Amino acid sequence: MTRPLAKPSRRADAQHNAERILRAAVSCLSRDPDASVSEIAQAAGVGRVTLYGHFPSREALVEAALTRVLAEGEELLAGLDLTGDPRDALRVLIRSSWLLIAQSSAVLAAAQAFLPPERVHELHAEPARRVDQLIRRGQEEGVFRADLPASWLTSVLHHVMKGAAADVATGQVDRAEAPRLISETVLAAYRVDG
Amino acid sequence: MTRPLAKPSRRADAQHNAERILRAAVSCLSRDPDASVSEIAQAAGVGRVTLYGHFPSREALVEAALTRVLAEGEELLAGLDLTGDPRDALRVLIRSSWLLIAQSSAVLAAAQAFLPPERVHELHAEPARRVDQLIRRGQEEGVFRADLPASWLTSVLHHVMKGAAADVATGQVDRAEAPRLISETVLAAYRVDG
DNA sequence: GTTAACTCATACATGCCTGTTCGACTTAGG
DNA sequence: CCTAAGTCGAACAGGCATGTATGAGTTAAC
Repeated sequence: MTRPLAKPSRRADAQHNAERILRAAVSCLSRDPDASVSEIAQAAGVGRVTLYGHFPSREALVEAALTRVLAEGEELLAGLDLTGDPRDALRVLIRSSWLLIAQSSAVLAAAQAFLPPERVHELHAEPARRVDQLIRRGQEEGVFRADLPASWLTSVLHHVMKGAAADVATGQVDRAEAPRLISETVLAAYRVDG
Repeated sequence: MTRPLAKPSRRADAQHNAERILRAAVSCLSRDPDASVSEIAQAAGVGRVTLYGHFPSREALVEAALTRVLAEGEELLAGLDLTGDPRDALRVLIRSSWLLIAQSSAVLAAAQAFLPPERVHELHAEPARRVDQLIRRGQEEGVFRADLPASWLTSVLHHVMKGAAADVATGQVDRAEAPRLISETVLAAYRVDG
């Protein structure tokens, strides 16, 4: 908050490598929450020792990866206009960020193995709030069903997105079709009236 | 098929311990697919060496646990009357076996780490077929939407059940309410008409 | 061009998990 | 009651992952 750049004096290639490591960590951890440091280093095209030069431990790396992917998500969500019809807003949200949210959830699962719950909550509270508020607004405006708790509707959205990501990974679902499948499914599940 | 009892001459307590181990394996593996042999043995109230006396390796144990939970699922599904209105049949299916199916999926995930894909398919083909056929019949009869592929609808059902199981584990959802949440959500998602 | 920063391979200590062996103990079953 | 089947703890070997140290080679930056 106070200082945007932690270490202004660092060689360009070092900064660049740190970026590649974080990107590789997000990618590997979203496929396997137990991915080893060696795997991540290899995926980043970097030696294992170099990785430890940037992050003191595996836990620190996972937390940094989580912070990064959540920050990306927050930035993306903040740039969206979610003020119109909640159904349209949800479609926009899904189309633009389903993959990022699914990845975030996976990395978050990896971090939950060692991170204290309050730290986890503090990290993903901001982006989660945006989704949650959209769903609650939809309920208040009467376009999303209110006979099920908002927390469950949120949970369903997350699980369907994660499921779609898993199906894309196994080849059961085409990546380009995923947003449509998710939107059609979730919006139908959210619709009012029995 | 030919012989219901593999080893008719075994001491009663040994057979009993094998049962407890399998039960513990299903329980532990559905919480953590990477659960260690020590954890499972401890959960079964048995020494680790005793466990190895019943199952030659961790992989064999996981496969046995998977076979068992899938057999339970198959038996349960076979005892259900799924011939009426597909919507009612799906409600019955969810109410009676959502937890078992969620556990099966989790154990299956643990087994997929080392089991060849054809073996996996061969193991859970039977119970999966029952669910899949119910969904396809619903589509053919026009009560389930057909604008999304049946494989996706099946996938959604599984992911929502697994998600509910996860939410129950974290305390976000009351176990007794889970079947209702799942049914209401999935049936709404399956409904025809835009 | 010189230097400090950075990278990397190798190697090592440590710890956890798997799978096995051994010997002593307990108990089911005739 | 006797015996074989079963259980158990301790201890060992092998493998894989984490984290650290070293030293030589590369490269960014001034």
